[in-house]
Amino acid sequence: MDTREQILNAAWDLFAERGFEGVSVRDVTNAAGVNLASVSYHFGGKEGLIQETVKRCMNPINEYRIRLLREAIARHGSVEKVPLVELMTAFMRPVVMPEECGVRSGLMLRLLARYLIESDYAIPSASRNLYTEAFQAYARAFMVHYPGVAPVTLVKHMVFSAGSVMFYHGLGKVALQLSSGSREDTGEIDRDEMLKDVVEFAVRGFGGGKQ
Amino acid sequence: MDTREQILNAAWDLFAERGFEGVSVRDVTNAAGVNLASVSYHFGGKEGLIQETVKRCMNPINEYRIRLLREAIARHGSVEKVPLVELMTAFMRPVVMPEECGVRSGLMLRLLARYLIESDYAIPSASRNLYTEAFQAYARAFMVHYPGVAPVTLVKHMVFSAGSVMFYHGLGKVALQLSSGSREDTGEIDRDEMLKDVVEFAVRGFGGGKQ
DNA sequence: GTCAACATTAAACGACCGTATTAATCGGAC
DNA sequence: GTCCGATTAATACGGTCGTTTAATGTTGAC
Repeated sequence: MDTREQILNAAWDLFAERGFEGVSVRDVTNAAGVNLASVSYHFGGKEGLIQETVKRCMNPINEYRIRLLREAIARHGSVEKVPLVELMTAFMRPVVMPEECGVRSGLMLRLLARYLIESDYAIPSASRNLYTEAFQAYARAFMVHYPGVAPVTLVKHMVFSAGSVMFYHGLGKVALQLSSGSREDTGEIDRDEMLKDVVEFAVRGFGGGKQ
Repeated sequence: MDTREQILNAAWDLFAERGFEGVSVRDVTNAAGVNLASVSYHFGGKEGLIQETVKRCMNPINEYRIRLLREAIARHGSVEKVPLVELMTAFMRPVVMPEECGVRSGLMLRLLARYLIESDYAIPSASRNLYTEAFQAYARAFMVHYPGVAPVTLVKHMVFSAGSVMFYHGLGKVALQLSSGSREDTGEIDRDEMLKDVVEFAVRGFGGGKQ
């Protein structure tokens, strides 16, 4: 019965590492130590496995986002009392620290980025409701802080903010090498610091808020 | 002789549309109306075609970036006299308006995003020097506007800015649909307006500049 | 013990992949 | 015209792909 689970675990790593098209069903089943036909049996085929993998990657992120927002509101009494920085941190934290919501490793971001691009940025149907719910919840919260700003402008700012945090994983490493001039790998990025930086950047980008 | 060119044109569109792994050499040669073996003959194989396609996509962007910076400096006399907004616009404009530097259509961004992710964000060697040159030129220019800010912080801000503009194409459409609540396609995004928006967002994110 | 439903296995299928091979064709130089 | 290198064309090859099939193993209810 845990054949299904082993397939999902193996698929996760392999898809993130080499992409959906770069991984064969045989790769997955070999890595999982199960039979080739298991994928067809449990997921109906490769496409079904991809959908299930993306769902397992995307949903916890948005659930965590919603939870962090709810907790922040509870902590401060009401939406309008949540400081802007805290709001932005709650929005971005699940992406920078995915393992806090059970999503293993930073490969998750690559998997998600791959899928979004390859599917022409179509959110998979199994995750769309949750994604929409999270996005709209934060949109409403941001509107409270910027009552004079047009909603469409706020949405743009949210997109820009999301873009900022989505690309820091990959390009961040490259850019830091460029800036130091050296090519030696400086190891892993300090994610707490990077989260703080990107939050401050986005908060300033929004316009600072009324605070 | 223009067989080579026809292959590159067809490859561009197909790779951007379906990804490198999702497009076979036969797809390319059929679309180009040339023989299957032409790819091996002119590019040494599929991988060579990919490299050449990415180079044709990436280099004009960075050349345009460098040219815009040089023109802005010439216009104002020196680097420090170029307004920050103008600097940021020069940095982002080639990505939002790629056809201004001969790069056809917005598919280019998808192609580039695909390649960066699939290659683990490794800049292809045929484009690395130009990429580095452009990046460092802008880094120096930004340093002039923020003499008190640590270079590493400026680089981070540049990465965040690049992320903002890189994702607006895909996620922008999705997000605007979400915000309007409706699912009807509102057609193409106003790119002049979006460029202005993302520039203002990034300038604020940087910290507003010295002025 | 028997049966049925579920799960796993090994083997095979047809389709498509990238590449190599060989032959045919072209365009100037002489 | 003749020759020759450059280019294009047709075909074949070995390999891998996703999926299917048929047989086997496993489980729990009755």
